[in-house]
This record gives sequence, structure tokens and C-alpha cells, in this order.
Amino acid sequence: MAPKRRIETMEENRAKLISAARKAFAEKGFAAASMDELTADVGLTRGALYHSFGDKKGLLAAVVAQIDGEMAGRAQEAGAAKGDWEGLLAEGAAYIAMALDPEVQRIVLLDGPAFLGDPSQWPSQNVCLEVTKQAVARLVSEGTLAPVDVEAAARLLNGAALNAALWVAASEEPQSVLPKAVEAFQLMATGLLAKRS
Amino acid sequence: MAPKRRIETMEENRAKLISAARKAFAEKGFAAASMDELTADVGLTRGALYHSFGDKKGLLAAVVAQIDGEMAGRAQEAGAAKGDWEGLLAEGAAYIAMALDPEVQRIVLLDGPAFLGDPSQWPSQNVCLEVTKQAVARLVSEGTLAPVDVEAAARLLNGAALNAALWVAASEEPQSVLPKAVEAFQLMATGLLAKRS
DNA sequence: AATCTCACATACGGTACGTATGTCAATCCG
DNA sequence: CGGATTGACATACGTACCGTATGTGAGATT
Repeated sequence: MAPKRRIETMEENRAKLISAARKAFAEKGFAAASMDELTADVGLTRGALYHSFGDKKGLLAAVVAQIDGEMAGRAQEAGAAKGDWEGLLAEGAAYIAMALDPEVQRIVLLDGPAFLGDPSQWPSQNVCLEVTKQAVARLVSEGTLAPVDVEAAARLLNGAALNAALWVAASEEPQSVLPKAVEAFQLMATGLLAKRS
Repeated sequence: MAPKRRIETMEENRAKLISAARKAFAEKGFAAASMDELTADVGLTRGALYHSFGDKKGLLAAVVAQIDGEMAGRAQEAGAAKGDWEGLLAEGAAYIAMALDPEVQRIVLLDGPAFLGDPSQWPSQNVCLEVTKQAVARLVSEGTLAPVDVEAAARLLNGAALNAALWVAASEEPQSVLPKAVEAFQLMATGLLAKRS
């Protein structure tokens, strides 16, 4: 066996813990997830956890940052191929669709705000919100959108998408409700468009 | 001393516990609030609590139901004096303003969804959402709003207002941010209006 | 090769929840 | 009117879990 480098195994263990935490937090919720179980599942103890993440919330923050990054990547992908305005709509739709994932919903949308506070002040900076803000800023400066406060518009759009997603996820037939949510979202977003002079 | 009726004192104690819980949950959050402290503050023990509310989450549900009812009343007040459309906008603005209250924000908007699940399935039925749905339904049937799915629109509006409120509350100067949030909200809501033919 | 570092394990204390059991006043009934 | 009964609440207990303080051994350093 090649001699295990120290930093190497540490990063492996960090990744293992984050991975196990994603599962446990998504299934049981942050509050009900046991750190003993979590760590035992990957052959470690709480000692590793507290050494790497400081405390339980530190682990949550790491998990949230990881998922948030993945979400922002997907949202950008969805919006990149299209024009600015269509891109924003596509980002919103993608955001709604992603929130159907239990990990996203439970960890990022529910437990994240409850235990880590306002998303805009997370260590991970809430990359998703940042992406939306940039899109809105472009659209405002090019005159497509009315001269609205950029942060306000971005937070409203994200908030609306988030809530739509929670609704879809809680419904009995997500697949039939999803298009309604997307349609209403996109309709509402048109309210931000600049009026034709 | 008039002989204390049994049911009377029980309801008094229930009210005391709910009142104490509102304070404790708002200040420390649901997870960090100690039931021992809570009950001791009003001269009782956990015995009373588990007898009346079943468990910790039962108490949270009772608190949420109370606050939710108060919020719905205020929102209706705000909207009642005006026309349907202006009423909806006023309700949204009122909703945003109310969310500045720490009790509303922490208990109903953050811990409620995290620990009790989707608001639309709460025992309290989320009266707030119901009020918005009724307003939207009226506006759709009278042709003011585009023929959008009522529940979708209501959830999006509430979600947008909610998120705007969290943003305002987390900002350093809530009073200067509040008008921006309300403006953006009302602008976005116009997207739901029926197009002039 | 001896020493050191540090990632992680182990052990402990404290706290909080939920339940099982006890108790006493308010109510009911003969 | 007085004993039996109910039930609202207190008390006591077991369990689970978090965070910390301390130990340890494999890899890094010299």
C-alpha cells in the first residue's frame, strides 16, 4: 500500500463526513441527526468531526456550502445558453426544479436559514443569490428591467422560486404541479420588466 | 377567594405557557429553548406542558397557530379598506412589515417550517396563506388578474413577501430597506395582472 | 533513528427530552 | 355531607446527545 499522505486522508475523511451528513440531514433533519451515528457510518467518531468542523453547525455550514455551490452551477448552466431575460426565467425554473431534491429542500431551504441565519450572510455567501443578482444587474443596466433595487429583486425572485418549490415538493403530485409553479413564477417575473414607452 | 374552576385554571396555564413560549422561542429559537426554563418562568413544570401539549413540537404548533391567526387578522385589516387589487398589494406590504417582528420571523418563518414541515399542512392551516388565496381568487374571477393557478400565485406572493421580509430584518438599516422591498414586491406583483387587450 | 506533530479516539460532565409514577385539590355521587 | 374518583400537574428516572478535555499512534521532521 502506498504510504497514505496525511493531508490526503484528512480530506478524504472530511469528504466522507460531509457526504454522510448530507444523507443524515436530508433524512432526519439537522436537529434530529445524531453525530454519533453520522460519524460511525463512515467508520469515524465525533472526535474527527469536532476536529474538522468545530461543532455541529460547522458541519451543517460545510454541507450547505457544497450543495449551494452545486445549485449555483446548475442554475448558471440553465441560464447560460439563452438571452439575459430568458436566462433569468430559466434560472428560476431550474431553481424550482432543484428544490424538489430532498437534500436541497431540507438542508438548504429549511434547516439552513433556521440554524445558520440569513442566507445572504452565510460563509458560502449563498452563491445562488449572487448568480441571480448578477443576472438582474445586467438586465437593469441594459434597460430590460425597470430600475428596481437589484438586491430586492433578486431576493424576491429567489424567495418566490423557493416557496414555489416547497409547495411543489409538499404536493401529492409534484409532476403535475411543477409546470403550474413555473408558469406562475415566470408570469410574476414579467412584472419587473420595463414598461414599453 | 372564589373557588377556582378547574377548566378555568387549566386554560390560564395553557395561555401562560404559550405566552412564555413565544418569548423563549423568539429569543433563543425553538431548538435551544429549554422546556424546564420555560415552564419554571410561569411557575409550572414540564409536567403541565406534556399534559397540555403532548410534546415540545405540540407547544410550537400552538404558538405558531396563535401568531398565524394574529397575522392573518392584521393582513385582512390592511387590505379590507381598499379595492381588491390595492388590497392585495396592501396585504403583501403588511406581511412584509409584520415579518420584522422577531416572534413572527423566528417562530413562524424559520422554525415553523423547519420543525413542523410545510406551512400549508399545519394544523392551523396557515390562515395567512388562505387569506391571500381568497384575494387572488376574487381578482382572477373578476378578470383583474391573468388566469393563473390560484394556489400557485398565492404561494409565490407569500413566498416573495416572506423572503423580502427576512432580507429586511437581516439588513443593518431595516427602516431604509423596507420601502425598497415593498416597492419591488408590488412591482413584481403587477406581472400577474391581466394584459390590457 | 529519535523527536515531534496532529488527526483522531476515548472518556467525562452537563443538559435536555420524554415517560412513568405519585399527589392533591376539584368534582361527582350516594 | 363525606367518601370515592377524576385529572391536572409535580416528581423522579432513564436515555440520548452535545461539547470538551485528555490520550495515542501513525506519519512528518530533523
